[in-house]
Formats: sequence, structure tokens, C-alpha cells
Amino acid sequence: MATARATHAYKTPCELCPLRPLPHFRDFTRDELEFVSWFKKGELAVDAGATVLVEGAHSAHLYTVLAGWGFRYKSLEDGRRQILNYVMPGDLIGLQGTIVGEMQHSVETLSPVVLCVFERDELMTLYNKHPSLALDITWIAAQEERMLDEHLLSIGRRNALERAAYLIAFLFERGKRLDLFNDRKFIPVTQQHIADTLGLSIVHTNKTLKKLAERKLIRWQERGCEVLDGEGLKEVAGWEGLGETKRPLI
Amino acid sequence: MATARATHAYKTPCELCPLRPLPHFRDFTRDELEFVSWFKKGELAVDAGATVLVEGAHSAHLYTVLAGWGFRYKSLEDGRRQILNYVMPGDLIGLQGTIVGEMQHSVETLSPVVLCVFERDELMTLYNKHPSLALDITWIAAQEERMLDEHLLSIGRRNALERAAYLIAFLFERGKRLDLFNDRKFIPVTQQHIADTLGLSIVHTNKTLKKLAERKLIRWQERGCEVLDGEGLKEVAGWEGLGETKRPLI
DNA sequence: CGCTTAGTTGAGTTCGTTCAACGACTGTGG
DNA sequence: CCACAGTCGTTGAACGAACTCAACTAAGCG
Repeated sequence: MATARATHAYKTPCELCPLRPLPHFRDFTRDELEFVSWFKKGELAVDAGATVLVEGAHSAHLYTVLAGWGFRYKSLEDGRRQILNYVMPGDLIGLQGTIVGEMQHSVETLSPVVLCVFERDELMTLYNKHPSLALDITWIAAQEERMLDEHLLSIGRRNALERAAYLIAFLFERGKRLDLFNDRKFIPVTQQHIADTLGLSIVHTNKTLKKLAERKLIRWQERGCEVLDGEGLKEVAGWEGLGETKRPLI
Repeated sequence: MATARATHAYKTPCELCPLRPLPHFRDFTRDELEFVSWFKKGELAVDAGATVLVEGAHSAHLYTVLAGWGFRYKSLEDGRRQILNYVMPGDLIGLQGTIVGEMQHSVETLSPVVLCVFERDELMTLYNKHPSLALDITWIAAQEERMLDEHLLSIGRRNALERAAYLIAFLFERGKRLDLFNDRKFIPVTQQHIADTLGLSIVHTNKTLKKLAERKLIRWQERGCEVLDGEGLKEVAGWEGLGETKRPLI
């Protein structure tokens, strides 16, 4: 198992955050930016395949993903696992543990990840002093809810092929607007992850992905999925795509 | 189709809210209560089977359910429908439309429903003047997210019998702590609703419910489900139940 | 009285699962 | 350097869960 290395010593100042200039993020006022920079206590670098948060834990921290891929999941007693959603740069993780009580899901990384670290107890300060940021946090929570709604629709009502196409198109669109791809549109997941997200067995997932590959929509290689035709995937899934909204970045 | 009758004329003052005294809701300070009472602009009474909010709409309002049962759902182009979650007294509806932009799901009632009406544009006032209530709204959003996580796990990884047992146990527990049952523990849904929630066909849902009935866990009658053994259902599902947390009521 | 909605049941089919075996690749220890 | 185990992906065969189609009851309503 991989471990987490704390690098609290060094901290990218939020004013120089590499994510913030992306068109996908809304502009922050100088005041907001100053506060966020104070709110950020440090950075945490995590290896690929590491567990960041565990179900049941009372985390003292709250994180924003600065770089890398991960996923949230829950398991049944007997080990059956369901991936709930993927976490990518800009996503807040650990909010549940901070607000509702304890974490009801775990978070694991798919690639090396860098996290911005916040103190759980200082969240109230944010709510007291920066209502606009408070609304942003609610926005982020509402957005997550929206993604879960889509996933639920997908798992509940789409067949295997449509489901797989939707999932890959979804990850692809999210990655695109975060500028995560260079020329190779590569999503760092194993077929086991796909299976656990779609609620399918690994064998049938393999056969389904094969069909998408035959149609030249994707190509599977070295532990991951290369997207060849994002629009084609959306078409197979009957999925409209993500909206064009700008999002906040805490 | 049923219609909505506006009864803005009359409005239960929040200080006399019939829900608030329930042990499930956290106590509000006098200050908070006063604000919420100002925030509430009126009440809306809706018949059973009515559509409260439609996917795509830009609602000018935000609601809290004061009484009755309803559900949120999304559909695919070809009509396949997925019920995402159920709404019950205390639940906030229309938050997505208010914060993120437009509604991405619809809301329909299962019984006559009474809604507290708030103005979308006044939400910022709440965030500015009452940080504790702002946090409450985030709490509610995070809680909804948590329920969706559970549903996703259920649809993705439980079989038909477990799924049905989980769903009914879930609705039962939520209803119980809202004091929605008298002696008859009755949940006002049709088998079609159950099917659309579980992601199953109506025929198979019927056969599955039959099995639960054979085990004397439920009884089906006059458009609804009577719960005979909530604990038994939880056992079949392998579900721990909802926590014991107190929740806020906006 | 017919019309609609909700629920029931059986038969046959399809989609997805489980079991099982195998190849390619990676890292580890001798 | 090779042997070994471990992970990841692939494929075939048999099975089973859930689906579709279809027909039918019962209740509610105009």
C-alpha cells in the first residue's frame, strides 16, 4: 500500500494556483483569494493507490484536490464495492466528515495526488466572514449531488453498453475542462474500477469495453482507457454532456 | 393531472411549526427562528400526483416540505425513468435550481403536500446575515448527498430482494423519525414507483415484493406498502439504518 | 357501463453472472 | 539471472437473474 507524504513545509500560494487561471473556474475577488490563502494550511502529496479517507473516520481536515485522480466508494459487509464518483482537481473532499459527522465513504487515489489541506474547525470562520465562499461550498455540494443524480439514472436505467459509454464520456468531459489531457486522452482506471462504478461484474465489463473498442470509441492500454471519440461515446449513452457553468475553487 | 393551489394568504408562523418540536430537529435560537419566519413568504398546497418542479426550469422559488410525501426523478430521452430520492417533511427542494442554475430533475408528489415558499433571491441574505443557517443548508445538501451514496451502493451492488428491502426500510426509518405513521405504517407508493427507484422492471418488482410479503416483512394494499417488520427488512438488506443525528429545519 | 390504473401470474428470452483457465506483464527474492 | 507470485486483462461455457410479452383480475371513476 502507498503512503502519504506531508509536505506542509511547502505551499503553493493560492494567488499562484495553477488551476485558478483555467476558464472553468470563476474569478475570485482579491479579498476572497486572500482568505482562501489563509484558510489553506499546507499541501499533502499522496502516492497512487493510497487511501486518503476511510469510512467511519472523523477527519480533522478538509481537502481540495490540487492535482491527480481519485475516487470515492462504499462497500457492503461482504466486500461488494461501489464506486460513487471520481474526484479531480478542484473537488472538495471530506466535507461530509466535517459537516455531518463522520465519513460515510472512503477515498482512494488513482494517480499521485496533491491535496490542499484545510482545518475542519476553521470552516465556521469561512461561513462567518465570507458568505460568498460559503455559498460556493454549497454550490460544490449541490454540484456533487447533481453528478450523483446522473450516475443513479445511469446505473438504474441504462444497459451495460450505454452505462460504460456514459461513464467514460463523463470522465473525459470532466478531465477536458480541467485541462488534464495532453495529446493522449488517457483515463487512469483499471477495468475493475469501471466494473465497480457501473455495478457490473468484471468479466462483463471487459466484454462491454471490447464492444466500445470495436466501434473505435476507446482503446484500452496499460492500465487505463484512451478516449478516441468522446462525442461518439455520448451518442451511444444518449447523454447530453456536462453544462458549461463556471465553478468556484476553494 | 393535479394542480397546485397557492395559499399565500395563510401562513403557519415558524414559531408554531408543527415539525420543529420533533426530537429529530435541532433547536433554533430565537434569532434564527425570527429570520426563518421572515424568510418564509407563504405556503403552497399541492394535490397528490402533481408535478412541483420540472427538469430544465429556472424556479424563482425554493421550498421546504411541511407535510406530505414526494419524489425526485430524472428520465432518459426514451422515457425510462429513475427515481433519485424521496422528499419528506423538512426537506429542501429546488436548491439546485437556485444555486447551480436550472433544475436537472423533476419533483412529483405522492400525497397531498404543503410547502413553505422562499424567494430564490433572498438566499444571499440568509448567507450574509445568518452563517449558522448557511451552514445548515450545506448540511442538508451534504445529507442528501449521503442518501444518494447509499442508493447508489444499493442499486449498483445489491440484488433485487436486498434492494427492495433496503428501500422500504429506508423510507420507513425516515418516516418514523418524522412521526409520519400512526398505527398503520403505510408508505404511499405504487409498485411502479418502487420499480423506478430500484432500477427494475415492474413485473420483477412485483415478484420481489411478493417474496418480502411471504416473509411477513411487508403487506401490499390499496396503493401502498404497509411495513410489518422494519428490523427484518434491514436484516435482509444488510443495512445499518440511518444515524441518530439531529437535523436543522429551514 | 366502459375505461383506466394497479397489481398478478406464466412462458420464453436476453443480459449479465459465475466459474475456470490462460497470457502478458511487473516486481521480488534467491 | 531465473523462478515465483501478483495484478490485469481476455475468453469460453454454463447458469441464473431479471426482462419482455401477454393475458387476466380487481378496484375506482366518469
